[in-house]
Amino acid sequence: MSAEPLGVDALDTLFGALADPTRRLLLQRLLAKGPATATALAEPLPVSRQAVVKHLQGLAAAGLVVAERDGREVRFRATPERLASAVGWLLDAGGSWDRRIDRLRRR
Amino acid sequence: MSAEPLGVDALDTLFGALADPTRRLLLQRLLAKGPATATALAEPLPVSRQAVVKHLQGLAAAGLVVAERDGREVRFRATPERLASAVGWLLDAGGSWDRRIDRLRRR
DNA sequence: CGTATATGCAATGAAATGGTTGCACCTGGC
DNA sequence: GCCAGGTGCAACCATTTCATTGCATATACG
Repeated sequence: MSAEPLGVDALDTLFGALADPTRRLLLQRLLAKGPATATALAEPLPVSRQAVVKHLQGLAAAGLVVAERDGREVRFRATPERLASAVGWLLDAGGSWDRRIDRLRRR
Repeated sequence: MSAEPLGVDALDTLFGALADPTRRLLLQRLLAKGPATATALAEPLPVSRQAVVKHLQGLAAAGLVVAERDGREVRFRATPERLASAVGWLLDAGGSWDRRIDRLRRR
């Protein structure tokens, strides 16, 4: 039910993916406005399409997005389950030290 | 009240700090067993004291620990407020897409 | 068919990261 | 005073990361 705990490597990849501002932006964009192609996502950004593709691959490796082919294009879709896993780790690590964490933890 | 939102750079540093297994281990160790010196923290680990020092500085830069001098030693203490900030970002980004996130979010 | 658009792959390069070692510098205690 | 233990600093090295560019491939469509 609750997000099952991830291995050490998965956590590396997950937090690593979230550590980059461009990747966070892409993820938020996908979460907020739905699936999009690398080309479309790159358009408003100050970096090349290839850079965006690599970032999306990073997000995919972390399980935060999936690539879905549709004819000639590839549409990336956010899969937020892993965000819950990240939250799970943070709450678990944080224990009851912080009032805010404690409040969140208690549901 | 709630953990105030961090800037983009702060999020980079925060998630970046969490992206390394040794740093997560150190953080968990400090959270679970209380403050300790770099030398003591390095002892059971397969890396040098200097490596641990650098990791602790990374955690300190992220606001996850603070260094407190006590005579000839420096004791590092975990400060979990930033964990709440990370959780805040994740919940905010996740929106209502995932049932688990949604549940947490509705607290 | 032919062309325009979207994607894929590879080489390259600059900078950041994670780790090491060696040595200098405090500070507490005999 | 002297010595040992804990820190701090700097140089150095290997690897990874972020971004670029150029070109190849594939597919939609008139």
